[in-house]
Amino acid sequence: MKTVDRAMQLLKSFSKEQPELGLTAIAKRNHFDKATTRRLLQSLMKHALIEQDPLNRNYRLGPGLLPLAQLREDSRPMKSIAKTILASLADTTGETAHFGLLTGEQIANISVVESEHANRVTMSAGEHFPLHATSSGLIVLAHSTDEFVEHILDKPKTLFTQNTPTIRQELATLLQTAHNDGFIINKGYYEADVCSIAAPVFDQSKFAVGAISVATPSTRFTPSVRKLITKAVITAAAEMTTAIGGQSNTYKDAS
Amino acid sequence: MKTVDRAMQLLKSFSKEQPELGLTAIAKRNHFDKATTRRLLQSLMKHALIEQDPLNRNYRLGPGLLPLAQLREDSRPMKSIAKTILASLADTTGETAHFGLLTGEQIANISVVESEHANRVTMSAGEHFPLHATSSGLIVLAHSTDEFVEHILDKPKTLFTQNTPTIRQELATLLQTAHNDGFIINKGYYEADVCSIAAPVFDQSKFAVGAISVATPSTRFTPSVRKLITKAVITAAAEMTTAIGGQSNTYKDAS
DNA sequence: TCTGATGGTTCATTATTATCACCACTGTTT
DNA sequence: AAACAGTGGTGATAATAATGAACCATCAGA
Repeated sequence: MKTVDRAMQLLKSFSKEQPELGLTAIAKRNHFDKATTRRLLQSLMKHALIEQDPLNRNYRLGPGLLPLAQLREDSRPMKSIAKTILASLADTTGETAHFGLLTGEQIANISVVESEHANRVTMSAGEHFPLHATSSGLIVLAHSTDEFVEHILDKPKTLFTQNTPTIRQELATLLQTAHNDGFIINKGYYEADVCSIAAPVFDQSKFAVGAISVATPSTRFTPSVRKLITKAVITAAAEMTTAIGGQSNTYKDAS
Repeated sequence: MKTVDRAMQLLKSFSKEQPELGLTAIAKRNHFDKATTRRLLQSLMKHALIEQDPLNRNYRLGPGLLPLAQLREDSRPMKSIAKTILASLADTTGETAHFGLLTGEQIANISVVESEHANRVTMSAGEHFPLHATSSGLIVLAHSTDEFVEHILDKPKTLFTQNTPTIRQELATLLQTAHNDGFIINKGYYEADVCSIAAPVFDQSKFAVGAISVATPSTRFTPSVRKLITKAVITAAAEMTTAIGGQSNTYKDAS
C-alpha cells in the first residue's frame, strides 16, 4: 500500500524543531511531487491528522491525533507505565532515563525522566532518533527480524560523530554482541559527549518493540557508574516488558 | 486520495468498548474487502499506527500514535489548556464539562472534567459522538461551511432517543438559531435523561473546530441552572478560542 | 469427518494516483 | 516598474497501484 506509506511518511515529517512546514518543503523532504504531497495532505486534513494554518498556509500535525492516542493509551497504557519505571530508574542512576519505541525506521521517544544534575542529557518526548547511532536503536535492531536488520544495514548511514558506527561489518558485530548481552553501550555515537546504555523491551512477539535507556554526559561515565546503570537498565527494561504483557526473549536460544 | 481515506477510516474503527477487532470484523464494519482491509492494516502496522496481537491476531491502535500526538500537543497545546478551562467550568456549574473536536464527521472527546455529584454524566476522553445528536456536534455544524452541513444533512440519521432530531428541516432550523445564539441546548437528543449546552471553539479560520459543553442529568436541568450553565459555557468556549490562538466568529455578520 | 467460522494469499482486471506544465500571487532585485 | 524567484495551488493524461473473487490453511464445534 504505497499510498498509505507515503501518507504516514508525511506525518513523520514534523519534529519539535520544525512543527510546521510549507508545502514545497514537505514535498522536497520526502521527494514527492508537490501535487501529490498536496493531495495527501488534503486527505489527512479531512481527518484532522494534519492541520493547515490559515494565515501562513503552513501544515502541521492535527488535533485528530489526540483522541486516537488517548484510545490507545486507555486500552494499552504504555506512556504512563513507562513514566513510573523511568522515574525510579532515573532516581537510582541519577541520570536521564527514557523509553523509546520502534516506529518505522526510527526510535520514537515516548517518555523521559531527566537527571537531577545541572549537567545532564536532555531530550523530549516525541523526538525521533536514528537506529544505528543510539543505544536504544541498536538494542532494538539486535532483537529484530533478520530481514529488517538487513534492510536497515543496506541503507547509507549518517555519521553523527567520529564514533558513529557506519560500516556494515562493524554494525553487524555490534548487534551480535548486543543480542547476546541483552544490552548495549553507546559511546558518543550520536553526540560526541554523551554515553548511554539501553536494554530491549518486548511485547508478546519475540522481537523488541522498544528500549529503555539511560544517558549520561561522558565525563560522568566511569566504570562503576557503567556497572550500576547497566544493571538498573536491564532490570527496568524487564519490568517494562512484563508490565505491558510482553514476553522477554531468553538470550540462550540463538534464533 | 481514496486509499488514504480508507486507511484513516480504519483507524477510527476502534473505540473504548472495542479496542481490538478481528480482520473480518473490521472489513465488515467499513464495507471493505477482506484483502483490502488486510493490506491497509499491514501498511499501518509498518508505521506502528496499528498493532496486531500475536496471540489472537486481533488488530488494535498502535503505539506509534503516541509520539505523534505528543508532538502535536507540544507545538499546539490543546488538551492541557482544555483541562484547566474545563476544571473551572465544572467547578462553577457543578456539572460534567468536556471539550470535543470535529474529527471527520464526528466529535472526538478530547478531555473531560466530571461533576462532583454522585449522579452525574460520565464520558471519557477518546470517545466519539455523532454530530446531529449532541450539543457539541450541532453547535460545530452551526458554524461550519454550507457544503459540510449539506453533506451531513444528506446522510441518514440515527434516532438515539424519542427526541433526536432527524428530519432535515428540523435540523436546519436548529442550526440556524444555534448559529445566531452562539450556543445550543440538547434536551435528551442522545441519551434520554441527559441535557447539555455547548458553545463553539474556533481556530484561526472562521469555522468551528470544536466545542465546549456541559452535560447534566435532566432532573437537575432547571431554568436557573440552564441560565448559569449557558453563560459559563459561552465564556469558557471564548476563553478556549483565544487560548488556542483562534478568532471568534462575531455573530452579527450573517455569513 | 464434515461444516462454518476464522486469518491470510494470489493474480487478472480495473480504477486510482503521479506527473508535468501551468496559473495566481507575493516579495525581492534589478 | 519590470523581471525574477520564490511561494501555494490546479488539471488532464500517462503510468502505476489497488481491487476483489476465488483460493488455502487452520481451528472449533457438531
